[in-house]
Amino acid sequence: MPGKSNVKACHETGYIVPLLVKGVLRFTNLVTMTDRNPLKYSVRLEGTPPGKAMDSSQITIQDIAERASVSKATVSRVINNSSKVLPAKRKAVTKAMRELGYEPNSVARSLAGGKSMTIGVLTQNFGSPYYDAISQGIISGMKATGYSPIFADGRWDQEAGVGSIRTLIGRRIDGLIVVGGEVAIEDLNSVREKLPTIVVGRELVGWEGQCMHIDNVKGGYEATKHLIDFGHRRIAIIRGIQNHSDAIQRFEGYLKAIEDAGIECDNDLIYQGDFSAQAGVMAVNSLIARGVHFSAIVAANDMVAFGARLALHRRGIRVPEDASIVGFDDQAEAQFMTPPLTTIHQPAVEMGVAASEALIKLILDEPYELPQLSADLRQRESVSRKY
Amino acid sequence: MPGKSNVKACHETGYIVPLLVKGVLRFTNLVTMTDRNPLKYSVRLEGTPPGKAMDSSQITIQDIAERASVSKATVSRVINNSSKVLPAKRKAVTKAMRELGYEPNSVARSLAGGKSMTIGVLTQNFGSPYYDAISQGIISGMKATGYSPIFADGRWDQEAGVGSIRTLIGRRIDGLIVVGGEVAIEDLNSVREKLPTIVVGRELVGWEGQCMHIDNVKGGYEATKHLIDFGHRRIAIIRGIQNHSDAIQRFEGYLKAIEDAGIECDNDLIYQGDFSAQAGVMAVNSLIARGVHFSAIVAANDMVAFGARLALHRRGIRVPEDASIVGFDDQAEAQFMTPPLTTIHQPAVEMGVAASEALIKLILDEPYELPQLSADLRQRESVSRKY
DNA sequence: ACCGACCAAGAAACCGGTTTCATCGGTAGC
DNA sequence: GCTACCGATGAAACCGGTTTCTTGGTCGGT
Repeated sequence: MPGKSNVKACHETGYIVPLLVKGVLRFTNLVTMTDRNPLKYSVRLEGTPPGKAMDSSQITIQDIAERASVSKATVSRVINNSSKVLPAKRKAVTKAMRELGYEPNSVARSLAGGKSMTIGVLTQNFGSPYYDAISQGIISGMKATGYSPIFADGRWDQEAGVGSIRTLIGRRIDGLIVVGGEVAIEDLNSVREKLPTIVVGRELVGWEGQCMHIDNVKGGYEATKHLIDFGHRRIAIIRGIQNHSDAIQRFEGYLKAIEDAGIECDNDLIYQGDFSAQAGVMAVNSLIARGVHFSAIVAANDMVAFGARLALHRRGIRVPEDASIVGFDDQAEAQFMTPPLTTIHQPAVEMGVAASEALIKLILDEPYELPQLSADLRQRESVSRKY
Repeated sequence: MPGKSNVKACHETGYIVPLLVKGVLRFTNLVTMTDRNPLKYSVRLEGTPPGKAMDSSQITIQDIAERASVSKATVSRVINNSSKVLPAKRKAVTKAMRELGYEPNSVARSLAGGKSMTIGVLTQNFGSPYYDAISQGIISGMKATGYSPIFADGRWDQEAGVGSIRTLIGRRIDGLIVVGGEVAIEDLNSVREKLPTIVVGRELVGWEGQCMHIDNVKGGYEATKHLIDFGHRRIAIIRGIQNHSDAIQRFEGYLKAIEDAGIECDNDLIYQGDFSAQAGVMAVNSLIARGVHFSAIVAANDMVAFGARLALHRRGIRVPEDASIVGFDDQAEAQFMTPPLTTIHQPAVEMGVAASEALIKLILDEPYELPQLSADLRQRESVSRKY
């Protein structure tokens, strides 16, 4: 332990000398290292402008304790404000921490304290605007709370998802946010028993209060209803990923709206796609190739709407004059489509924020409630009246 | 310590009894808990179907050691394959781990081993398609490497960025990826000294080999050159965020291309915007309000291009017949703009992947090299020939 | 002035791993 | 047949904190 002995050896010199602390060369004023010396020389760490010390990597609570002539326990108490400490000692500790640029080792802290201040986020869809927005919300909701999000990718695979959760648990996360995904409900149920968990963007039966999602059936209904209200009767729908619950529910909403309006459901108008723009293109091409007559399209999401809109453009079919489109999600680009896309707005960022806030309260055992966020129609210019 | 004493107390009973281990009620066969008992009853954890044990939360290496009648050290050696272990013992350990559904506590592991298997990602721009794509790349590049990304948001604020880095260091990250951002180079330099660091989407002098970025000057140049090649002379440019280096460099490229073509630079054609679609709208409005004549637009990025395209549409100016547009980034929506947007493609996802792969090699002290990714023009349909 | 209550603070145990070091049994070499 | 060596293994130290338990000192009450 070269650092320690070095400190001791030079202890009473009182001169500024190069000092080897924990293998790092620092220039410091040893006077301030003397135990009870009240002088207030400020110490500058090597290469570090004052107030920005960042090479705290190696300084431990033990170093602080020695420098402030107190025990580790007392330093810990000061840091966590966990019990009363005499003002004088507190001051000494604070000073020592400042001077050494101490940054607590949160790994050690996690191990000892049992809480990691880390929240696992299981996501499947990095790259999709909607899920990205949720993630963004989660990150910003966690800002300045002391918690950090750690991401794992379940890549739309049930096994991988479970594996990722196990890894996250191994990392001793304090809570888990599951964003969408395929992980089986039984697995999630068993996770929930031992870990505060919130699910976003997916509806799980029995999870009321821990499930941040919007009513996709209602969304699908409103999208369709809007077109019906504008006089459309031949409304095509481009469905999302086959077994994706959002896709299924939106389609349900579509069916219900059609039915409520007394329109007969025509299978020719239904295209099984996914959530990609390419699906939108292919859907329109297919519709036209099959000679299906339609005056409006309900798209599984905005990306699909973009694709559909382009395909229509290619055929010289004007939007909204010749064909109307309604999207779903209201991603950032939607209002800058030409024409701006009428779509179902999902408050994705807010959902993420709400989820992380709720989760933290759940962890802290505080009362919380998930806001009742809902999807609503943003009427823009991609729908026209049909007479 | 109810669990331990309970185990001790019942140690020689040899019957299946409910057992309180570490506060969790399990039904298990105590025979197998006896130190040298060779019986092979399989144990099923409460409520957990075999093969999917997920309540590993509380099982420690000590439990495995006892069950396999070996020492903690041996278990550790088996787990890490760090030194030779007799096949028989290895088997016993493996079996015990499987039966108990053991998942190592990576917090403890980090503390003891000095490596956290965690990589910090400092990002500023969650919500921007370009930076999201980079993050996505980082996440997928880290998949199955054993490393997990932990995100911190520097929210475009230098101080916050430094603070976030400190926090990340406190979490004992093994490496750091800085995505864009405003953090001062001096700070990054000092971070780099003690932590493997890679910067993505930003050029830093002196960081050759640790800096994953594309040549924005060249990108700006090519965008402009393309328009010039197509006969345009009055080329407007919508600049990005004032002090953003990407924005500055793209603008430089524009100037250079203009100059190389012998076109005089007209300040009226330069609009100081940011990277938002709204800026695109405002730029076009301003250009037209000021009566500035132009036949083409170079946009700071695709979002700006979308905005500009919409504003032109509103004025009845056709794209590309009346005005051409070139974007920058090639975000997913670009090829579904109407018309599909000609833009400078940035391999954002690949950049993220490359960055995380390089970082991991850097951590492992393996040789690595960052691929020389470059931005290239994707010619689509938003530019037409000007005669 | 004496005694009990109380409080601040230090010593030590603990969190769950990894790693060093010492030991022990076995084998090879002479 | 005895010793030197080797390799597997366990005991114990360690990582850097938190928390419990204990102690020594102060304060108030009688």
